[in-house]
Amino acid sequence: MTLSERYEFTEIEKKWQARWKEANLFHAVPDPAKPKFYGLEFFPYPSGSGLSVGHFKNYAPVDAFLRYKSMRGFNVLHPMGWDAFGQPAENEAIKRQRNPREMVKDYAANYRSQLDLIGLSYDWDREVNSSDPAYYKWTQWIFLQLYKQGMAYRSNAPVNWCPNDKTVLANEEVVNGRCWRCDAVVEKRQMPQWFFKITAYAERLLDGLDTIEWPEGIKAMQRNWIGKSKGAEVDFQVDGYDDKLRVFTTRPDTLWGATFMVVAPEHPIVAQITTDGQRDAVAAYVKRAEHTSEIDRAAEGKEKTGVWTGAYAINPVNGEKVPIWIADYVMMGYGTGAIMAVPAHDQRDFDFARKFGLAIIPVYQKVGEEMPGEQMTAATIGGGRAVIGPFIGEPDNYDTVGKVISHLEENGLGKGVVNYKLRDWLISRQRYWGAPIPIIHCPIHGEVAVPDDQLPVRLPDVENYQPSGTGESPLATIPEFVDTVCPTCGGKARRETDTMGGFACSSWYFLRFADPTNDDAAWNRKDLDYWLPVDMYVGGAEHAVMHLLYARFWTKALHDAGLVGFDEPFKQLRNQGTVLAYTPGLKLTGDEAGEGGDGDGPIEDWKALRNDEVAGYAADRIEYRWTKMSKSKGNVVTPDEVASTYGADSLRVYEMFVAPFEENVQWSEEGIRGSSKFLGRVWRLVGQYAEGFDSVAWRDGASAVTGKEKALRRKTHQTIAKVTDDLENFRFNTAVAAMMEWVNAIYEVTNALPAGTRSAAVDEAIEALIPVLAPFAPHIADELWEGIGKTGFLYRESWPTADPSVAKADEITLVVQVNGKLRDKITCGADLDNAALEALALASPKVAELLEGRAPKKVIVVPGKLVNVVG
RNA sequence: GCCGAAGUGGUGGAAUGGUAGACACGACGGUCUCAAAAACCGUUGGGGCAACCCGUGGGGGUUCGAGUCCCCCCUUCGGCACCA
Repeated sequence: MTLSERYEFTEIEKKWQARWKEANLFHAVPDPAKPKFYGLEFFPYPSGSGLSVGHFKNYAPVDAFLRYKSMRGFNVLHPMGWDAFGQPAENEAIKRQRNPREMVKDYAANYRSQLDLIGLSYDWDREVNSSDPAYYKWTQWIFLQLYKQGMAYRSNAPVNWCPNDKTVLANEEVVNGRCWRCDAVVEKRQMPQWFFKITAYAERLLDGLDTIEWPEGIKAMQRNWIGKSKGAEVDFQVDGYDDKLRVFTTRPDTLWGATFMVVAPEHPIVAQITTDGQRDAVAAYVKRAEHTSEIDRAAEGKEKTGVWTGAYAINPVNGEKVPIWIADYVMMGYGTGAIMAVPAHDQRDFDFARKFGLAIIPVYQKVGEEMPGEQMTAATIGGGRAVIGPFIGEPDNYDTVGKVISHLEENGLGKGVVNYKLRDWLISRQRYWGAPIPIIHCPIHGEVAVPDDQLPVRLPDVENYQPSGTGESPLATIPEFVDTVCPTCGGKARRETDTMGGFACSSWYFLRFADPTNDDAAWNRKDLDYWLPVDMYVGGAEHAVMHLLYARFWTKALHDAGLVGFDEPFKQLRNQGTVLAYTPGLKLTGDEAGEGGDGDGPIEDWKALRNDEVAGYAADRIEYRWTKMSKSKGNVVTPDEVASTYGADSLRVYEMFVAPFEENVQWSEEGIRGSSKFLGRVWRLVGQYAEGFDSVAWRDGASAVTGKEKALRRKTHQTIAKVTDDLENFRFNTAVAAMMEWVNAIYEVTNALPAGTRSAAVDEAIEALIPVLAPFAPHIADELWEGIGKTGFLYRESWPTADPSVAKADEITLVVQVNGKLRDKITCGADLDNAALEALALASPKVAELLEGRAPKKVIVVPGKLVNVVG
């Protein structure tokens, strides 16, 4: 067969996409005879802006990886779905005055066609949509499984409340403590809300990290997020009250230096113990703390603030009266919401004590450097020996902490405990566009689970789902939804009106793909056991702690309920980088950025502009920056336009070649020509030899080739090995570079060959090159494969194997260093031993010149590579 | 502020502690052409005629040898629990 002279990518890509679809090539069917491989990208929220070339920085390499896995003989599952519930969809639907249900369907259809455009290997028979009742029926069912295990509970928790819009705001909607729509100051409001008891799994979530192949950075973030620390709980009697104030401390050994206590402004004891004289100051402080974000509150370097409650507590180890303060650097959500302050050994306590003139008593002092607390300039952390209390002379270390904990326990003053930073997972949203929480509130029976046969609790189709004005979900305004009967007694009852946050939907979708259309169960065990767990999970590092921790928690809870047979959902994880676009923007002064102020401040912020807005501002106020692509910034480059100019395969190759998979890249089309040229070179190369291509003939002749052709055979086998290794390790960029080198090497041989002459080495290279290229550029590869007379899809073909004996080099370049600096290179045989290499190096005239007749002090030989002469 | 990741030519990037800059883009020069495009060939970190010297965000250190390991610092990016 002959191939056309020009590489007509548009026709080729259309042709093969149609053939793949016709053959239902990517439809996965369980096959116990084959090893399975489940590859998954985080399912996206299908936004109205559509996919950008940025998304393909993720999808193209993963697609190549999974096509490669298929060629390695795995039964590959590669599904896709839509994370369609949640705030972005709801807000967009309100803005466009559309029904979110229909809007999301349209957007998903658009995403799907864009994904197909570059030939991604999805099994579309498994498409799921989290906002589809057929899906969220099972989200609700899982909620109930957790509820029945005591893993879901209702409790009061604060929400951000905009008093002007009369609505609950997400953190994202609060900017500098103000509502992003109306600029009103945001308040905190307590509301009953639903939580999952993820803290019950803290220890297992830590342990499980040791069993999975995830990037170490992500594991470290999860460990720190869970934040396990060992310490003690100690009760301080409040002076003049029956109440005790319990603190958690990791340093009970410093109790003798506790000179005051600090409780969180939200702590319930505050109202009780505050003296009349301090009441106004405390109330004002509490009010102000409500408007400060936790990030600002926790900032270590910032100026400390706080107010004395007027009350005292008794330090249990020495009977001293210590004042009780409130300050926002203590969080209600961590530990007990109260701390004992040891200014001598904690910098935040030290700063606080200095600011408010509180006593500083060192517990540990370095020998010879003893000084009274008043002279200290900073807290001392670590080092020294105890100078007060019953442990005088003990060093500042874990052993002493342990001894002190035993001492506290023996004297009934406190006990050793393990504490976690991890907090329970708040799942309630006072929003319309989410899966309704399947609970009914009965005046007689309290909370009652919706029976399985009444699932799903359908989200009512309504015209208007604006906020209720009371802080409750918009569902509370819909009587047909709210009014129901108690499943236990049949009496009048009220439905829960909160919906679940989007993290619920995304905490189990990877399970649903095993059996996506099942209406009788969330999944059947046979298919689940075959496909799960996910072998390779790929997504952005922004999911490092929340989504990835929640999904692990649900999996463990489902495992304990006997519903799944594994307790870690994702065996391997990879994070892709993001693609940034060069975006014009407006430089803003401090005032304009919303910080307040009274004049022309310094430039403090920057706001993206669309290209058509740039002309409206003075040139010196415009600055370009690299930002994420998004429709609101008007900087989206769509894959559609790039694919129509260069072809889908060129786009795929470019996205893989441009940078390492995990790195962020600055989008530029300058480099895409390189990928396009590369595919053009492959096309012309194969075109020269397609006619009369004979797989049997080159095998007969291959072992006899010599010289440049032998070198090409070596390159062929080296490259197969290199690309294989790179794919396994997600090094797509160097895999493409290796293929480019290979093609350059093939051309070196063919250019030297008389026209029309065949070479076994060249034919061997071509027959390996096409399948090796297939995962990266599948359309052109299938076309070329057909062009050299093969039939079928490369997706089903087996991956070429490298012959190490052909790949082995017979000559090396020996690097000769003198004192670590490169001085000479010597070409020699690959199998010389160390003594021979050393002799060669010492014989080098360069070395002799630099040694000036001295004997070398030392000679270091790296076998097969390098000799360093130290002299 | 805390946790995590990253910083290498004009540009994207390559480099199990062992030749820094593979592979590309761009630029420059050339071949082909009436011309252009395409394609192909060559040069391309900085300095120096050269021998050589200098170079991987900054400063120290370990080592025969450091882009790579250790300590301190700077900058950028991601996350910080209601965006998901």
